Amino acid sequence: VMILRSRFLDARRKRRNFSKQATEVLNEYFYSHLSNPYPSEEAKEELAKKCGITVSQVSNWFGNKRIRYKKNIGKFQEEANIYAVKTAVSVTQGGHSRTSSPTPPSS
Amino acid sequence: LSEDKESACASETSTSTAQTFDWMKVKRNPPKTAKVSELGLGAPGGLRTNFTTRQLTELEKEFHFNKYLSRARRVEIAATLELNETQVKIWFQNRRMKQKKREREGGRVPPAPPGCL
DNA sequence: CGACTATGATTGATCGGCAC
DNA sequence: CGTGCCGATCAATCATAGTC
Repeated sequence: VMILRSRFLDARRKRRNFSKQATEVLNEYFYSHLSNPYPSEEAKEELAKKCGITVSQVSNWFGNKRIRYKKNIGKFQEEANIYAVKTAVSVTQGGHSRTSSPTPPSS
Repeated sequence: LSEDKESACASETSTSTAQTFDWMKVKRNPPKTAKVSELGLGAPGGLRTNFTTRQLTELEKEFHFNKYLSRARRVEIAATLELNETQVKIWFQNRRMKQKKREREGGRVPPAPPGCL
């Protein structure tokens, strides 16, 4: 009953955190679509490309983010303020607003 | 036409604090692996049953034999592994999706773990 | 160096939609 | 009208990476 833990350490063993930049991109999308953080398959592919990760990883990221966010909204308020505020996309539409430069956290 | 409105409850102090959209309220029904009314059974209710290695092994074996199960086969396996037909059915469905996902992305990265780094 | 937290992945099971 | 499947997601958990 306990030694079942083995599971041969599946594959999830060696996990690598995504690059800070990838996380930036994902968070930006998440918070700018907070009203409906469910990227379409196409959006996922685009995000995956931008982040240099797979579509599945993008799905995992959003899945985890959504669940963890609603589990404790307060804990993410800070982050929300940081990333949100820019493209406040409501829902309904896939416009492209490229008006601002979205990535220069570096000084 | 009609614009969808994600219900946005109001209760924020003032600033641009995000509201509570309905996706945050989504709650799934608790897993009822056994049955809803527990007909006198200490069966696990509302728990994510953990399959044993034996069950997974058998399931996996059967999967390689057939990607899809026939009703008869399902009953058989369910009985053998002491699982509900539904659980066996669901396992196969999840397994199929899993495989599809692997194919879809399992492009490269095959072997190459031996003397890596 | 150990305790605790953040995070990516896995997976049994649910939800809505669709075909039979 | 019921049932199985698909595709996406949920929700709990595992195991590890990172922080203090």
